Amino acid sequence: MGALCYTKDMKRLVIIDGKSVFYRGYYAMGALSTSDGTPTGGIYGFAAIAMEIVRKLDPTKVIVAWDSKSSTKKRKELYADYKAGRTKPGDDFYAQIPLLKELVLALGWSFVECDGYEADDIIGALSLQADEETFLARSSSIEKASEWETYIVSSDLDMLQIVDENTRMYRILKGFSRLEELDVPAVEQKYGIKKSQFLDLKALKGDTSDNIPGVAGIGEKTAVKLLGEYETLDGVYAALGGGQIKGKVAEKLAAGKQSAYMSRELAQIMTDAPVRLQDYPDLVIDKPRIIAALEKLEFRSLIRRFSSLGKKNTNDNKVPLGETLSETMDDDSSVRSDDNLAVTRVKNTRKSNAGAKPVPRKTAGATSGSDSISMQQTLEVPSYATDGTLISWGVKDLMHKKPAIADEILTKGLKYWDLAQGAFLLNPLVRKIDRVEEALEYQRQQAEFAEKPDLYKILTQFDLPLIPVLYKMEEYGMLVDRQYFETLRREFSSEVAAIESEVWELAGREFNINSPMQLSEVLFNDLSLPTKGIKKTARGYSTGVKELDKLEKLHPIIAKIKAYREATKLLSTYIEPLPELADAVGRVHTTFNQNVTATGRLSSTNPNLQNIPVRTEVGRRIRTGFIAPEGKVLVSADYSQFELRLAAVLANDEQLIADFNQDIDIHTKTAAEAFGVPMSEVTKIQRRAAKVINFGILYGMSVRGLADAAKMSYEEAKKFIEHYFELRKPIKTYLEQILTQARELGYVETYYGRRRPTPDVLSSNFIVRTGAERAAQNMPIQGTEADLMKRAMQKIDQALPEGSRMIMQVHDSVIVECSEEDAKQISGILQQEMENVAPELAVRLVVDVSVGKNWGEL
DNA sequence: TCAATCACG
DNA sequence: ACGTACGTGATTGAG
Repeated sequence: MGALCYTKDMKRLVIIDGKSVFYRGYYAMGALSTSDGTPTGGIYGFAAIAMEIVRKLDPTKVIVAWDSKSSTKKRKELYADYKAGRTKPGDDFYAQIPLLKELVLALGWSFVECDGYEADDIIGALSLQADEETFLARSSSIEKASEWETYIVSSDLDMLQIVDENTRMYRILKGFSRLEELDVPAVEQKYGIKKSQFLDLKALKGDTSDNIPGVAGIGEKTAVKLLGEYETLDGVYAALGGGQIKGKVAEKLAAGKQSAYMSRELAQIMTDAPVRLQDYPDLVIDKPRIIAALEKLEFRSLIRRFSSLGKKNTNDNKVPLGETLSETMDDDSSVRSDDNLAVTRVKNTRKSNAGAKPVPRKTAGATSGSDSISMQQTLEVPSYATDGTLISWGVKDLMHKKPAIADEILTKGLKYWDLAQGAFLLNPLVRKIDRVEEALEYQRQQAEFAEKPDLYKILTQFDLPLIPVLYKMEEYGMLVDRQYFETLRREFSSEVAAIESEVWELAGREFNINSPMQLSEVLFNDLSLPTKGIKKTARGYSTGVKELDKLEKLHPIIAKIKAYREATKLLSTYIEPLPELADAVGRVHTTFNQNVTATGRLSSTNPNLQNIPVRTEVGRRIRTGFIAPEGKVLVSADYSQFELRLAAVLANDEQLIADFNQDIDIHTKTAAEAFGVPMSEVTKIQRRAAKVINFGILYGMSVRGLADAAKMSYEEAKKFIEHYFELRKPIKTYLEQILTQARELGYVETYYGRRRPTPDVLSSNFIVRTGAERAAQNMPIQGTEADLMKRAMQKIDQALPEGSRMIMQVHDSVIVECSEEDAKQISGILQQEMENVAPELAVRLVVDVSVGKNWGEL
C-alpha cells in the first residue's frame, strides 16, 4: 500500500445522502409492502440503488449519512420533489426508517447521524477527510495513508460543490431509473462555468429548493455570463464598482449585493462535522446476513440479483447476444445491468470527433480550469448480435461519440439496430424510454416486431436508414453569420431598452413587462382596462397576444407591449444564443430527434432550427443570418400543400385529387364552392376562410376553432362547416371512419402503417376525449407526411453529388448547401426525388425550389 | 419544476 | 355541455 503504485490501490468511498435516496425510492416504488403489510417501497428503491452501487463501484467503504432531527441549519426545508408538489410523506414513510437502518447494517455499511448537522455537512466532512488522506498518501510515504476515490450518491445538486478530481457524484434521476455520473468536466459542462465558480454561481442565481435567495432578477444565464466575464463574485462586484456593468443587470446587482454574499455563505457546505472517516469500518460482505435481510423484506428479485453478483464477465468487444456485457472497460467489478438501473455517465461534451471531414462539432464549454486530472474513462461498448448487427440505444449518439463506428456505418455498411427507435415505434406515446439490458431488449423487440410486420417495415425502411442521414446533417451543421447577429443584437437591445422606457412611461411605473403577472396588474389595475372578455389563467388575466389584440384600440401601451414581446423573444431565443452555439468556424449543429413526436415527425433541439421565424418581417431578419459559405449557396425545396394532398389521398376524395392534379388553386376552388360564386369572383376574405377550413381538416376541426381562426361568428362557422362537408363527403366519411378505428382498434395509423395508440378516445372526460379525437384524426395525415419526408431524405442523400450536403429539414422542406455552379443541378435533383417519392399515391406532389445566399432569401 | 408565451410546420 | 384547432422546443417568471 505504498505511494508508488497508487492508481491500482485506490480505495473507493461511497457516501450516500440517505434521506434523499430513500425519499426518491419511496415515491418511485409506490406502495410496496411485505405480505404482513409492512411498507417497504422506500427501502426497495434504496436497496436497488445499493445493489447497483456495489456492483458498479466495488466500494471499500460505504457510509449512509442521515439528517439529524435537530440540525441547526434551516436552509433546507424539504427536498426538491416534495416542494414540487408531491403529497406529504405519510406515516409509512417514517415507519420504514428503522427497517432501512437494519438493512444498511446488514449490508456492512455504516449509518451516520450527527446531532446538529445535516447529511450535507457529514458528507462534506467525510469527503474532505478522504481528500486529505489522499493528499497525504501522495505527498509523503506514510504507510497508513490511502488514496480515496469518493462517490457521493444523492438527488440533490447542491452536492456538486464538493465534486473535485477525487470526488464525483452520482445523481439519481427522475423516476429512479438511472444514475447520472457527474465529475468535474461534467459539472463544468452542465453549468457552463468552471467548477471553482460553482458557489459564486449559486450566490448570484440562488436556489429556491434550498432557500438561497441569490440576486433578485439574476437567473442562470445572466449569472453564467457574468462569471464568464469577471471570474468570481468579487470580480463581478469589482466590475460593478468600476462601472463596467450597465443597465438593468447593474441595478439588480447593486440591490442584491448583500443577498449575494449571504447566499454564498448559505450555500457553502460545512466540513466541520465531528465525524471521522477512520471510525467507520471497511465493507465486508456477509452474504448470508444480506440474504437474510432481503428475505425479511421479501425482496426476492433483489436476492436473485445479489446472488449473481461476483460472477465475472468478459469484456470482449463483441459479445454474442444472451451473454452479458460490461459497460466499463476499467471497472473490475462485475457489471451486469440486468434491469433498468444502469449507471450511465453524463455526456460531458460532444467531443469534436478527431479530424472528421467537414467541421468538428462544437466542444461545448471549452473548460480548461483543471486538467491534469487522470480521468477514469468510461467507454461505451456497444453490443453486437450474433450476426454482427450493432445494437445500441441511440445509434446516432453513438456515432457522434465514436467516429470509428460512424465510419463503419457510413462507409462499410455495418448493420445496426436502434433499441430506442424500436421501443419508441412500438409505443410512441412514451416519449422517453429508459434503457434496459440490451440483449434482452433486443430479443424482446425482435419478438414483438415479428408479430407486427407493418411496424417492422416502418422501422427498417423509414426510421433506421434515416439515422446516418441525420447524423451527417448534424455533423455538418449550418453556417451562421456571427457578425450579422452581433449587429442584430445591438440593434435589438437598444430597441428593447427604448420600448421598455416608453411602456414604463405610459404605465406610470417601472415593472417587468415579461412577467404576465406584473403586466396584468398594470393593465387591469393601474390602467383599469376592461377585463370583460379577457381569458383568465390560473394566476389572473391572460396577457397573451390574442387578449392584447382585443385591448389594442383602448390604449397606446398595448402596441408597445407587443413590440417589446416580439423583440425580447427574438433576442433571447435566437439572436443571443445562436452565435454562442456556433462552433469554431461558425456552424451550428442541431440534434434531430426521431423518437419524440407521436406522429413520426422529427424534432430539432439544441438549438431548435425548425422554428426559426419566418412570418413577420422582423422575424425573417433572423433567417438572413443563416448563410452559405463563400462560393456556395443554399437550395431549398418545399412541398406545396403536402398535408392537404395527403388528406385527399387518405380520404380517397377523387374530386379533390383531380383538382390537385390539374393544378387548381385549392383554396379558391373551395371558396367558390362553399360560397356559391364563380372562381373568378372569390374575394380575398372568402379565400382566407376557405384556407382556414382546409387547414382545419388537418387538425380535427371544431366549430369554435374555425370561428376564432376565420374571425366569423359561431353560427356562420357552423353553417360553413356543414356546407363544406356536403361538398366533401369523402373527407367527412374518412374522418368518421378514423374515429371508429381509433375506438375499436385502439390506434390509428399512417398510409404506411406507423401507429399511434389512441386510448383517450374512450375517455368519459369531454376535454380529454375530444382532444384525443382531434389528435387521432390528424395523425395519419401528419404521420404520412413524416414517413414520406423520411423516404425523400434518404433518396436525396443518395442522389446528391460530392460537394453538396443536405443540412436542414423542416417537416415539409429541406435545405441543401452546394456550390454556386451546382445549384441548378441540385435544384433538379431535389425536385425530382421529392415529387416522385411516392408513385403509389394517386395525387401529384408538387415541390417548389429556390436558391439563395442565405435562408432569408429562400 | 410548472405555466405562460410564442417561434415553426 | 364544452371552450381546443394538430405536432413540436426555448425562454421566462414564479412558487
